[in-house]
Formats: sequence, C-alpha cells, structure tokens
Amino acid sequence: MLSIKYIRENPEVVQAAISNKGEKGDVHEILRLDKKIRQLIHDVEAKKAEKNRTNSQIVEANRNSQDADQLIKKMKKLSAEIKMGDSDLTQSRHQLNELLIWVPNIPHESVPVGVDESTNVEVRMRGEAPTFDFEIKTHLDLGTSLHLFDFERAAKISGSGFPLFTGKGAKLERGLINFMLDYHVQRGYKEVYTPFMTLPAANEATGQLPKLKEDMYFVERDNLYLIPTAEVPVTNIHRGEILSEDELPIHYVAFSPCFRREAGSYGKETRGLLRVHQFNKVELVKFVKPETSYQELERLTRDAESILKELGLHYRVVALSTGELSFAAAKCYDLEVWAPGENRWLEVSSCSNYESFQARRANIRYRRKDGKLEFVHTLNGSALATPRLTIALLETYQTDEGSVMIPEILQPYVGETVLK
RNA sequence: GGAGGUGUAGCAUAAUUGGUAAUGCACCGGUCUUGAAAACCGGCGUCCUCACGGACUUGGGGGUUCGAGUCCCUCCACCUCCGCCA
Repeated sequence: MLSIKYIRENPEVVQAAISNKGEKGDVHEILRLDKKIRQLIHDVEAKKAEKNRTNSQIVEANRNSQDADQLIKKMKKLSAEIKMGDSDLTQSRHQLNELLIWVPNIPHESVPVGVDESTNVEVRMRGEAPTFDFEIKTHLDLGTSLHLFDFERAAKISGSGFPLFTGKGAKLERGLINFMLDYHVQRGYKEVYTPFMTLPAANEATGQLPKLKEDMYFVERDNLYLIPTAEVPVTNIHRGEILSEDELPIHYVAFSPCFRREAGSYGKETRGLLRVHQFNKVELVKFVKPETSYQELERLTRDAESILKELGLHYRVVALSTGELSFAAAKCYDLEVWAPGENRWLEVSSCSNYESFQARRANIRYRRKDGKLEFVHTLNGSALATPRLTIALLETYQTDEGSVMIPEILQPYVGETVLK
C-alpha cells in the first residue's frame, strides 16, 4: 500500500501507475475521503479534549462535594456526539482502506516502460543453448520413461496438475531442495521453516489479497489460505514489529510447497511440470533499510541465478517492464532458463523489490539510530522453483540413450551420477 | 474437545467503592570527567499538526456508564489439568 501522504502529493504519478499496470483505483475518491477524514479527526478530537476537561471538573466537584449534575449533562451530550463522530470516522477510514488496498505500487524509475513482455529488457545471459546430434525428448518423455514421475496415477489422487514423483525422481526433487537450501545458508541467509496455511491478514500484508483471491486455495472452515509462495509466511514473520537498525538487513531462506489454483490456464501450457497446482520452491526474503534496497535486489538476483550457474544451465535475466510488473512490486527481474525440449525460455524465478509497499501493509518498521521510525523495504525472489528447473535439467543433460546426466555439484545430493 | 488461570511499553512490576495508567531495569541524548563508571537532567508506545497544542494506547472487538486497566459479552494467544489423536 502507498502512503496517503504520497498519493496526496503525487496524484498524477499514482494515476499513471494504475494505468500502466492495468489496475483499477480511484485517486479522486481517495483524495476526497482523505480530506473528509482529516476534517473529522480535527472535529472529533476537539470534542474529546473538551470531554477530558469536563471529566476533570467532575472529579474536582466530587472531591469538593459540589453538585456535578450540569457537568454530567454536558458529558452526556459530548459523549453522544463523539460516538457519532467516531462511527463516521471508522466508516470513512474503512472506505478509504478499501480503495487504497487496490492501488498498485509505483514502478521504480529504472523500470522500462511498456505494456507487455515485448518491452521487457534482457539484462544478461549466461551460457549457450546446448546442441544435440540426436533427436531430443521433452522432460515429460524422459521423466515417464525413466519413471521419475507419474502424472496418470497422480490424477487419481488429486486430479490433474499435482505431480507425483517416484524413485529417483523423488530423490532428485529432494536433492534439489537440499542443495539450494544449503547453498543459500552458506551465503548468509537464515533458514526458516514456516506454516503452510496462513490467515487472511497475512495475505493482505504481502499483497496476495484481495487481488489474487481467485488463485488461492482456501480452507473455509478454518479461515486459512494455503500459501502460494513462502513469501507470505516469511514476510509475515515480522508483521507489526518494530525492528532495530542493528538487526537489518535480515536475510531469510525458506523451503515450502506452493499451492496455486492457476484458474483459467488449461491447455498445452500445463503439460507435465510446466504449470502445476502444487510445487516446491526455495525462497529468499529480505528486510532491509530503504537506502540499500536496490543494491540488495541486485545481490538477491545474483544469489538466485547462481543456482542456475552452478548447475551449468543456459539462462537469462530479464527486467520486467511496467506493464508486466506485479501488483506489489516496484522493480522485478525474472530468471528464465532454457529448456531445449520445449525449445523456449521458462521462468524459474522473480526477484522483486517491494520497497515499503508490503511493509506498510504489514506494518513492519525499524527504529533508526536517531530514534525515528521508518518502514523497512522488503524483497524476495525464488531461488528457485523446482518444476521448471527439473524440466531444464532433464532436457539439457539428456543423452542419446535416453538417460540424464546429473551435474557434478548435485551428485552428492541425489546419490547418482546418471539417471537411467 | 472440556475445566481453570494469565494477558499493562523492550523486560519486570503497580493502580481504594469505576474518576482517565504509576514505578524500576534496560536503552538513547546531555551535564560532569583525560576517558569511563557513578550521580544528576531530559528522553524512552502511537497518531494528527509547519508549529503551538491535542488525541489515542492496558491481547483484539463489542457492551454497560457522564466516565472502564477495573464491571459484562465475545474472540485470540499463552500456561496448568483432563480427554482424544499421530
């Protein structure tokens, strides 16, 4: 959420961001309510001050055994007026909040302007697309023939879109997760293991709600959402807290399964592991001081992509343009890995700086050395999501025999040099 | 799931029959000192306001009352015991 002060002072910037991101949001109505609320605060607080004075007079009268009937009458009247004013105020604040929660974050000045992926900017690329002197298979063919996963049986259990990994496929999945966790812990991230179901308030804090409600699994009976990313529980670790300047920056790494309804995305895009309702992911989350957040974004992106580098995969880093930027992000790099069998780039990570947008919703602040309170900046990025990483690994390291070589760094984690 | 208890600032502890949150420690700044400690002074929960000031704050929400930390209802968290389950 943006600060009302910022909107008040930069209405045209906010309106432009709403348009660029294709969001709804009514700046005029927001400003009207804001004005009304500030007037109400002024009026009601004046009455409350009068009430507090009158109460003191009653105490004084009682102490001197004087008649306080007139004063009590006055208190009654004031109390009734205050009650009405407070009620109006609460309602107006609620209305304003309902509008503010739909206003997206403002893109950083370095974000390329444009409406779709055609205006994204490739920042850097590593390696080259592997070439093969035999007819290559897709990950689905490889995984099926090597018995790494079994989508037909998985559908019996949960319907389509829920992977079932078997044997060495399961071992590969577990190995990837452990490799990535160990790797980031070594680089100074603190490992956390979180709840996988979260309260509505936690999802509003990170910006998943209200916009992405349709994409979330929800357990109505207990009023809990299944997490679509570890970003939600990890960011909420510090919800409502005031951190000290000394403990910043905070770097977390978390493994979690992720649950996404992926409403309305059926078709061949969902073949195999391309787009699934449940997948595993290692996530990096940072809480930092505002002045360092863009530096931290670069480092976070480097940390995430180093997994691809270590695994020897061909990938590129793409800076999203304003139209592609998610609701809560001010700037975002996507990591895309090359999948030879699919013959295209696959997104395996989004590394975003939310600036104070999430911190304001989640009320996460820190106290500067000079005593002033300020919102932290939050960042996060996948490092990485396993399904598309697995696709790239299988398709990149396949052999003419239909087996798959395991990159050396991963071998201790999988306990194999080759899947055959 | 059942019964009982607890919840006050970073921590720890107060608040007659309801009268509007007191104190200690820790922390920050200042005075003093060669420096530090001690002592003393100030700050030490949030919001509005250019400011002066003012308002709010006892786990959350609601109610009674002119007035609620205090009385009532409700939800939450934690503790103790019982039951159930892996």
